[in-house]
Amino acid sequence: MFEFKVIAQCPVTGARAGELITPHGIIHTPVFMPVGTLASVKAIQPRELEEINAQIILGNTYHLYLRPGSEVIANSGGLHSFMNWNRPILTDSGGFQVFSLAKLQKITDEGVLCRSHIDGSQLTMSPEWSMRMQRVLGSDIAMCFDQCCEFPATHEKAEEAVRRTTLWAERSLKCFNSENDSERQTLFGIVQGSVYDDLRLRSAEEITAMGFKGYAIGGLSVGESHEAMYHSLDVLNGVMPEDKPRYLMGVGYPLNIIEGIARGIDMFDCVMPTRNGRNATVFVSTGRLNMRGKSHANELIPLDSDCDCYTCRNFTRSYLRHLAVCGEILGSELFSLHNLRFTIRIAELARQAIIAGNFPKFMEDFKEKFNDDNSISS
RNA sequence: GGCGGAAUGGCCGAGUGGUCAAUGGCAACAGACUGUAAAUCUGUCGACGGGAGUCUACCAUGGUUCGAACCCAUGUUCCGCCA
Repeated sequence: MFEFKVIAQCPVTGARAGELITPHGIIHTPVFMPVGTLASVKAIQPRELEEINAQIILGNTYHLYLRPGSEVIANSGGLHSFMNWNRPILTDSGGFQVFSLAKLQKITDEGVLCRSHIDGSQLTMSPEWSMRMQRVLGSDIAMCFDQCCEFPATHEKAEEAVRRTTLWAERSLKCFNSENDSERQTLFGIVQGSVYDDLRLRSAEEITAMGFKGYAIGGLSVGESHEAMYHSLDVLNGVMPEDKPRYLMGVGYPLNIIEGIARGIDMFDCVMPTRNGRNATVFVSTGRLNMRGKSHANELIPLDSDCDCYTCRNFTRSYLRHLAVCGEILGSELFSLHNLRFTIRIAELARQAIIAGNFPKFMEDFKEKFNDDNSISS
């Protein structure tokens, strides 16, 4: 039970609006997916996620394997019922932890020999390990176990990651096909290649040849410039299958999402809305605000008067700044809620614009209004 | 009234003759955060100056010393204990 169709496309940019049918519901794309690594979107309740129209969320294989472990989740009948989330879930394979926990491990073609960041105990991550854990989790979309390499990486290093990612994709697919229930779950492939055009093209060719139901672009937003990211997306835009969903992993930042959509991306996920929210930085239509800043102490206006979220409908910046300065948990919650809604809404508005045929204008207006000099400048 | 102890930068608190504009912590202010080892991390934090540097500073005043936050004397205030 899995189907994707493009229902509208921007004739100028190629931006797509689509529908992704999954066992837990239809996802309207482009879509932003909140990250709920440990079966929890940090500081946000499931009912709030529904309220801000989160259509699908992420969980993480590595983290859920360590805690609570597959038995506890199996005992609850899978991740959906365990965390009381009845909409779609996508699980990351643990591949990203190959990158983010690099100091704790040794990588070979066989897999990743890793030490738990919790207690130092040893475990081996592999494509088969990941597929089996994701089967227990019961996510609607499972991801191949890949190798996300660091940035900057030499061509040689990046090539090794591409080769290994293909090898692991073959093993992921084989294991998935023989053990997982394709009625309940589907598997996406991941393209690597760092910022090297030849490697991106080679990885895309190798991965798409395997016939996955969707394709992710991994290994970006790891420190490269925005231009480099956009360039890689441009390179891939021409070779990714038109009839399959395209998922840009780990993005993100509002302008990156817009630019990604303009380059044919359908799905995004990122910790930025929730992490920045907990750290009191919010995204608004005019840019970015550090809500610990003294300049907001007496502002009796919402974070963003254009936003329809609970935070913006009910609280002043003055109060929110107070919560931020005092480190009150409520501040983390309200900021995270706003940032998620703001980010989700970007995708919603982009979708509307694509369908209405005015995506280029939407993009232009958004970029003109959104000023962020301090950001990771391109 | 007697005896003992203490006074350090916005606050708490180290330092007990030179390497002290003075360790730490807190507060304050600023910045970072992109498939989450993050309710985390980084920076600034006496004044002036772009900087070199200059000035003012460890309760007050006086003294010892080449040199004092640090030693001595007196005073002030605070805290104990005894009458």
